[in-house]
Amino acid sequence: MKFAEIYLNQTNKRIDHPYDYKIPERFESVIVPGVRVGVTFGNGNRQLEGFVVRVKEETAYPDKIKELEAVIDESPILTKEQIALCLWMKSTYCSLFYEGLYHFTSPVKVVKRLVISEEDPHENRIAFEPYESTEKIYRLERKETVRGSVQKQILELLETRDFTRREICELLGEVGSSLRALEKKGLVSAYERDTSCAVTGGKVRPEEIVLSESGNCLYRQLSEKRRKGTPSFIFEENSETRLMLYCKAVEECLSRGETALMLFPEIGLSLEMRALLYRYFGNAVAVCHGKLSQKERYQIFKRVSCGEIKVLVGSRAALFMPFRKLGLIIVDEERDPSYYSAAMPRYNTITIAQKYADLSDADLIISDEIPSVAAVKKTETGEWTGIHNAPCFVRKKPVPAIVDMQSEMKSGNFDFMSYRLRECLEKTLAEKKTALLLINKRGYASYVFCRSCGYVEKCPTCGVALKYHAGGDVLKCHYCGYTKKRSTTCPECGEKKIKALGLGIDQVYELLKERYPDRHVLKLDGETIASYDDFKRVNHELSEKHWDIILGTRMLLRNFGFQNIGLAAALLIDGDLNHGDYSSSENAYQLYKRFFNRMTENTPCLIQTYEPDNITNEALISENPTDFYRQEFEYRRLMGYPPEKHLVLFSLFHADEAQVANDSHAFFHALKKVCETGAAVEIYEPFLSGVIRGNGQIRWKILLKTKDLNAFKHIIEEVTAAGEIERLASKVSIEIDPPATL
DNA sequence: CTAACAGCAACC
DNA sequence: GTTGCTGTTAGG
Repeated sequence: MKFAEIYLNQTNKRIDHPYDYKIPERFESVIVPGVRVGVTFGNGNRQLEGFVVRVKEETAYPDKIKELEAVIDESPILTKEQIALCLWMKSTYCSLFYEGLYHFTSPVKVVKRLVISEEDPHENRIAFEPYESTEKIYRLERKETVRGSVQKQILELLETRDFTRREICELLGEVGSSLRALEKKGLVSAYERDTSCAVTGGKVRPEEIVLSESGNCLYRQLSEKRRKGTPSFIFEENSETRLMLYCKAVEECLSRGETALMLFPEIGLSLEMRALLYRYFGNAVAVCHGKLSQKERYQIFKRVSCGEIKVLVGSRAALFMPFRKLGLIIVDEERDPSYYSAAMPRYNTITIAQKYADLSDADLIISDEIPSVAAVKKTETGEWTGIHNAPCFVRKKPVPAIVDMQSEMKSGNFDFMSYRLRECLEKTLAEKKTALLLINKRGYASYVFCRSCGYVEKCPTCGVALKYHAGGDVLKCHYCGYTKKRSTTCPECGEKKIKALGLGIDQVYELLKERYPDRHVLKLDGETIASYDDFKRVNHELSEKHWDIILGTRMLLRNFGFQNIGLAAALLIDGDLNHGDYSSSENAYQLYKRFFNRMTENTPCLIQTYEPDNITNEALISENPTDFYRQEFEYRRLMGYPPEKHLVLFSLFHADEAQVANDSHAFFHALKKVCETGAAVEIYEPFLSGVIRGNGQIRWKILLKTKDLNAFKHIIEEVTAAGEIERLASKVSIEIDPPATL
């Protein structure tokens, strides 16, 4: 007699635990962990979908047991590592089992409600329906010199392997007519294949991966130092060097007969990069990102599952594909915000990647141009292995100059441009070079400071800058909820000069056009560059046309082909220095450091600020990058922020205001009681955090700090075992070290 | 004595 | 979520 332990596809956390069902003999051969089944549940015998996590010989509920009614999948749709990850996610993020499972199964067709036949038991077996369609695939027949440059490109591409029409167009643009011409000439031929499981095959002639001297140096170090079970962090600024290094590591992984996963931020997957990967890995590589259609994701899912795809490259969506023999995970640009999930559960890709690597016994390589504070800390404590390049390969970078806007005002200049900036800008214009101006002003809440002495009001308990809410004209701490009325008098110098600061990009753009009417001023922000096509178009324009001034938000950090830069200036850094969360210094440092690092050593660089002594400004003009990290470690240690202590954020949701308030307080006391019994965990009073857009739910938050996540995990286990979470009507979620607690 | 109804635990 | 059990109570 065999029994299956299953989780139900439903949204009630009170029944979100495994239930045992008897496996009918006719199903015994197919019921294994990872298949979905149909069950009847409760007194009403409601028909529900379930997911098998375990098969066993005995059950603790022999008198209550029911039989499985139907089988949805002929074979498991998840690997055992993925199932383990699902369970781990549920316990870590306090999410529903199916919320976590959804990430892994979204490419698979979901059966909403099963039709269960009473007469014919065999009808109960519902096959897993693949998508059926065919696609045209192009193959190179022979190579000849052709006149058209597009045709030439197509031939070059097809030399590496066969491609679908869609792939060719994605890489080269709308080239349908050129393809047709080549087909007519007989240089290429087309054939049809089933897309559901089809792969673009053909002759594969992967190119040899040749590392630069610098890349070789890194690769040697990586081979020497990396250890199983310990992630490696690579300190390397040059994205091409990093990419080549990844390719080499992947090549080595494939040679061991294992598969590899390369993760990049959402916007980091350039077409040039894809083309390069096709050249190196031929048909073993595929690209997966959030914008793929359901059908395309399904294809990738199947092809990864059967081992046809050996290298998957993509954004965080790629992490949830069913790899076999996964040997290597690479995460590039570790700090990118697109690695943090917006949907429940709110996971960090790095955390999941690390867990996945552990479960699969795979290597993990992480890197970023400018490492995060947490990453540097981990390489220092040995939690991660740090890989540094030899000093001779590290490029010299420009050192920006600080312009004090306060003394500028004292000398009578109230303009957004300092005398120095004007001077530099005019010199740049006279030399017919381009000036890059960065202003990172976001549209919502800004911060408040004293125009006279630069004083910024901070939260008395949390030490982060209070954020200005124009609605109630109040200052609010986004951690603990501390709120105070905005006063216009400065507590530091007594002058009535406390003002909200807001210099937005649109405002600056108007001013610049007014001031330099016959100059070409280009604005680059989220509005002007909304899509990848916009990016390509603007990038093309940049090579064709001379721009005198390019004004942009952080958009400037995307890989635009800027040329002939005569000046790089941050118009006002202060909004980023005081952004209202503990990592605002780090974010500011990252943003501006990246901006200036892209300049050549001799490009004039300026930072305009009202706080010239701010430690982040000092770190930006320091030639020694470790200065910044030392300061941040100290600040985080004093205030108890990551990486010193972990932040754990509970959120409680419910449509009823009073219900969620009551639940929050009840839960807070339950948590507090457990926290007091031992482990070093600090817990803060619950606070209201607003209305969730869309479903109108009210959200309360409870913040907790701990040095030891394992100790915290025990607390959660204890609280869960006591039924404290199930008891609540409100939905509960856990976020660990969220990037910003806004 | 019974229909009606709210509160609540169980669902394997 | 849905169901059925339990205790309470108004109506007869």
